[in-house]
Amino acid sequence: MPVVTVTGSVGSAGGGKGRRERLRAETTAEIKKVALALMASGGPDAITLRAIAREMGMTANAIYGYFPARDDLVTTLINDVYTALADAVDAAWEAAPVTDPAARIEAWANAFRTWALVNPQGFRLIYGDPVPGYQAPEGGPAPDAARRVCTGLTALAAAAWPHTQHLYEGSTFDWSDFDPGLLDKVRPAFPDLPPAAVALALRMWGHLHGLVSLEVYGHLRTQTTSPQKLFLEELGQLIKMLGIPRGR
Amino acid sequence: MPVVTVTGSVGSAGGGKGRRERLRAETTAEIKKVALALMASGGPDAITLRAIAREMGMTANAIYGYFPARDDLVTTLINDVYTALADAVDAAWEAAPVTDPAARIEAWANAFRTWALVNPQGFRLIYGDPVPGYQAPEGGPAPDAARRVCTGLTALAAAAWPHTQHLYEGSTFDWSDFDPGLLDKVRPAFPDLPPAAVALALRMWGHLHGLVSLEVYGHLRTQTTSPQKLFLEELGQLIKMLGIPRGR
DNA sequence: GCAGTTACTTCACACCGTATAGTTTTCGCA
DNA sequence: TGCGAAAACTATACGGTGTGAAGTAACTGC
Repeated sequence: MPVVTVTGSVGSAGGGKGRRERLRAETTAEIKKVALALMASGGPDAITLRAIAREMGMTANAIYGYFPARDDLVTTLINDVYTALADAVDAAWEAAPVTDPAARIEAWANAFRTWALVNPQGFRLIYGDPVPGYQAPEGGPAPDAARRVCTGLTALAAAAWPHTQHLYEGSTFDWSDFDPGLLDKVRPAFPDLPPAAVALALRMWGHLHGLVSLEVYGHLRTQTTSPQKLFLEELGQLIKMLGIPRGR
Repeated sequence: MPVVTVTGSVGSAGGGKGRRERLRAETTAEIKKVALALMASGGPDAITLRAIAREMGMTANAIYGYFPARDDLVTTLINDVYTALADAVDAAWEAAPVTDPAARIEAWANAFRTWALVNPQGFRLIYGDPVPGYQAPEGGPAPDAARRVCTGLTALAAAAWPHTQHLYEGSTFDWSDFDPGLLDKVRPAFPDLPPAAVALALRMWGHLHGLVSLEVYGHLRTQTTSPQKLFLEELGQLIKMLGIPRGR
């Protein structure tokens, strides 16, 4: 199962920018790699500068040469992990046939849940309170990856829209109800889509995020013995609600 | 707006169990009160024994006379806060007319979201990664309150079930798919309810939790400018999906 | 070959939970 | 009323955390 890989990997051939910068890039990558490994084994709390440095045979303060503060490292990690999640759901979406919108929704959603269950600590890092005193930067720690997820969801909603739009007759949604940055991505890709369809996409996000989040944080474990079944039921009802005809 | 109150409040008339125990109960209540105040202003991270003690003019170690460890204090706080949440949604549910299931759903859901927006730190404490290294006890930190929330949701689903059950024809849900502890509460209260209705209740939980959680953690802020509108849309579509006839 | 930049270490400080030992206050009972 | 026990609390200490200031060693470009 492909977990999270580090951007700007440790591979040898740096862009010929000189030995110094290549070493620097490699060390940066190793810091991130070690941090992700610590997170995978001990949760986001385990991401501490001292533990990373210990693992690398360095002093904690050495890391300050690569990241101005711990929060910047965490922000970078969130970006990497969120990007990996976006990659996973995008890949699953693309692998399903364009002619079968229901299958694409199922592929997207199952990839989302599977990724979360395989990388629960990554999910907590992205969507929960990550490390102790972390303060996310203005505009969120990983705006691009979040946009990709939302755009992907909007693609799902767009494919379903011909069958679903009758549910949104008399909708009061307006373009001004959404963030311009999101619309910049969405409106060019789907010129005919009304604002209500974007609301539908966000609602779908809420549905899936809610169940997966309850499961990852263990709140479902004390209620149901088969969250998988519950999730599949959710998917079935979602597709039924959207009115998408099944089969190819 | 009623925030969280401490159980066993600081009021004077203790049960006549002697001055010693009364003082002890008062101190315990004050510890919790101060901890909740710290949480409200600085987030769950701010709940530190030393900060509490500082605020109370004590030493941090004095708290060990009241709670065996920090995690036990946190567990108690989660219990109190979760109970306050359950009280809030239950009260809203009861205030709506029994004859209008849609209104009861709206009341429950709006109370849930409102409580979360008024007490975002409490929401994080209950549903997120609370304080740094916190380990929840076996069976969850607040099993009773969680049960109450689920039972309340099941009551909503039960009221809607006559209109909704046709969506669950051919459902494969079985009583063994759910936790016995939940069923002990639910089946006596709603003897005619099939397992699929409990699944519906958990799905509704997921839908509401997902949107509220995304909003509380700020993931919605970068996508939509009016999460309130989105939530109300969710409610409208939920009731439409459930097939409940509107009006009185 | 040497000056300057970079990488890194050392020391320090304030904060955290918590274990141990010691001190003070209070209660129950003869 | 006085005294022994228990309870409440403090003092000290240890290892953990992020981070700032200062110092040292290595590498790079001229």
